[in-house]
Amino acid sequence: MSQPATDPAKTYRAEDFPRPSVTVDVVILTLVEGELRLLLVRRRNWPFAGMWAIPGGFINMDESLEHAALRELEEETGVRDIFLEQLYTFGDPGRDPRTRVITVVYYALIDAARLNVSVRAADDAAEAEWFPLYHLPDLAFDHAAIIDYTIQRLRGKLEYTTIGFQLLAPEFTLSELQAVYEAIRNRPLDKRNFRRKILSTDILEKTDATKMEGPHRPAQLYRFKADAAR
Amino acid sequence: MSQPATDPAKTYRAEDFPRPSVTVDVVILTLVEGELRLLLVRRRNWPFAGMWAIPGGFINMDESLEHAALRELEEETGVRDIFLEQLYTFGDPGRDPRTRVITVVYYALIDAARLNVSVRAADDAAEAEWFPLYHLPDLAFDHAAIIDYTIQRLRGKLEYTTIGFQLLAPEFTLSELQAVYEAIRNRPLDKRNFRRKILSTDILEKTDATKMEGPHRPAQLYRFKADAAR
DNA sequence: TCAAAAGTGTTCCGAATACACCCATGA
DNA sequence: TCATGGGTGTATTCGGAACACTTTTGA
Repeated sequence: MSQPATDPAKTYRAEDFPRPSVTVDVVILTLVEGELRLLLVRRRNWPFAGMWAIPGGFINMDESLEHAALRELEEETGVRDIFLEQLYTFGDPGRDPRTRVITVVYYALIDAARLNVSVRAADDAAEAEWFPLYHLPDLAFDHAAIIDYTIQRLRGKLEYTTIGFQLLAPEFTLSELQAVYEAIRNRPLDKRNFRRKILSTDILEKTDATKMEGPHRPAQLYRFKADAAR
Repeated sequence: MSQPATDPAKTYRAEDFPRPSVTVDVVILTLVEGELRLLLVRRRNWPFAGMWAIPGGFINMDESLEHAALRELEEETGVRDIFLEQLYTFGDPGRDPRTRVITVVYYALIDAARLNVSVRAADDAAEAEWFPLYHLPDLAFDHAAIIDYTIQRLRGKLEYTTIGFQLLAPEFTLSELQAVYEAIRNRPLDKRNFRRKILSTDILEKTDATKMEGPHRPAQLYRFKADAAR
């Protein structure tokens, strides 16, 4: 009604309107010992000083949202080429007591093996730590809700996409893959049924290698077929 | 790396960072004669003057994103209490040649019967028109991609939610409901299978009314059970 | 009586589930 | 030889897909 910007018939300039701050936050997940873990940073300043938060930062004016998220991700983990997908945009007034902040949230899945060497190598100024996803400390802002939403999204996408593979190395055993599914769904799966279902989709192929680890039969290693996304 | 905002250890103020413009755009869909239709407004100014675009506007500093979308929706359709859901946030630099504009896109589904009286009553300054979703004119900005994305989302959600009902009046026939599903999926469904499947979910109940329309057998009217969302 | 949409059942097939034992290895 | 995780098959149940005729109404 009285919002000038909503009437395309009028001449207006974007500069005439107040502009909120826009940040990108990233929910970064990995899988260690069959358990999903989430990277959090401890806040040093008001508001929520001392509390944990998901990493994030302001976007630059000349970069895409996804680029800002990738940049954030690399700063926190030291790793490039990580699976990343937009989750949701949170922008309630008051979610940040400082000023109006709209945050575009992404989530990232990363193979834990890629983290071992370089975690936090690029930036040791902030305290960062991996927490078990299902046992988190109190979180700043609306970050608890953001993480809940991420879990719901992950569970949904697990059913009809190959998103689960993003938590694994390029070659993996079927037991490792099953552990991914169990960690995301947070309940056990039947081994025979799981294998039959995965193999029937015809997206995996055996490598000529096996994985020997511990005093038991070696496991067949698989990889994605060439056409599968990675 | 050199992004100060990404380091929570440093003191910073949101005001120190450049702020993009943020808009909310709304993909507004309805169903008329078994066909999905989309509301577009014609642009009068540069850029894309004369082309059609989905309605949108700037957010106010003290309203939520959803509130901005509802406001926009009411301005365009004159109707309140419409189903609305966030779709995705588009923010590539260069998507708007004027300045950096990030748009949070929502989509809305509305029963066509609620539109008959009041369409455009609230605002006759801009030229607005309903187009068949599968036969659209050339669109401004990245709006064609936004609409494609909406269709994909709708098709996905149709399978595991009750989203389809949002295009219908509170009481409806099973044929009308089937028409919704067929329009979104853009292909026909078997009548017997459709009815069995819908009724087996146990979310509908018969009303004590029927709908008589045309020279044929009247149709049973159904409504949602009390616990179903609407 | 005709045209038009409403309403109704059965068969078939593939996917999901439940369930238990042998295999290969290192210690 | 034992402990450990890898690897395999069958029977049952459930849901999805294919398919055609009768019913009720207004014209």
